[in-house]
Amino acid sequence: MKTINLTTQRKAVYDIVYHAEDHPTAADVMNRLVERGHNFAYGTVYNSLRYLTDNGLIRELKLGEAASRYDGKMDDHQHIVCESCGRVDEVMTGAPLQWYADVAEETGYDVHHAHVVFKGVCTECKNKSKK
Amino acid sequence: MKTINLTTQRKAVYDIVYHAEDHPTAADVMNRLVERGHNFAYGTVYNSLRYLTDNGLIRELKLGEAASRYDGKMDDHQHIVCESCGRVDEVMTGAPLQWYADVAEETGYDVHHAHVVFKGVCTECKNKSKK
DNA sequence: AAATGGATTTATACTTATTCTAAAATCAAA
DNA sequence: TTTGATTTTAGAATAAGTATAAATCCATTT
Repeated sequence: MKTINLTTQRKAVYDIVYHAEDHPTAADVMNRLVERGHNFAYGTVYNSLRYLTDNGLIRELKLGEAASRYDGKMDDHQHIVCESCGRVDEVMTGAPLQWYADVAEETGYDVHHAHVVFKGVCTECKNKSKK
Repeated sequence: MKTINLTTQRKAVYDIVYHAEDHPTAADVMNRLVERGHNFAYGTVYNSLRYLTDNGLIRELKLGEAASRYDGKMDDHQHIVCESCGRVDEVMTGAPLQWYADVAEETGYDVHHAHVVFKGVCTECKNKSKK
């Protein structure tokens, strides 16, 4: 059976992603590591993020920006991006199962999952623009 | 009123995206231009793709791969990517409106739209693996 | 037709995010 | 405690896309 080898570096990267309030990019993770006195190579941070992703400890988010973000929350959920300030929040309300069935019928695919990114305007930005 | 200025280069790029059977990347578009005897600068192709996107003539797709793809089909639809062979197909079945309402309630956002990428296995690949 | 000015294209340099590579360090087992 | 595998490191390399400045194009005015 395959065991998970959490080296010092991987553990430190995992801690940051797991305890993050936001959804940090690789560069964010790097900065936070430095803040905590670590000084790992860039390659190590990328390797660790991939290792953790491959082993199901964190998730990689591709939200249509240039850089991937990482998420330590592993239960099934989607994300919403504010078009005004860029913040990313979680969406727990799942898509109706019937929709997957409909898509499978339409396309002939075995539909495994849907990666959904909502776009909109967050409460704060709504208030700001209302002035 | 703003008019659309279709130069030779932009027209050639548009023709390729509009008539493509697939969803070409910028590099694909470049190659097809060369095949047709054009020899535009890379920057021009990127500029043209952006110009056409900004003016609502084509759509830019960010499907989680490194490179953006482009789509000349402008009616509202989503995409499904085969995890086995990478082909991209269109999905016309829309997400249920109630879901948007639920997400708006959950997050407090004004939800403008959802960008959905389905992942699954296409008919061909299913048959192949069945042997 | 020549001059003007704005938009566009070109060639090339640069940026950003990420991966690759080869050497060095670390670790685990025999 | 040598061997072998894995991991880390530093830095080079890559891919996709953007920025820049000069050259070109094009429509309009003189």
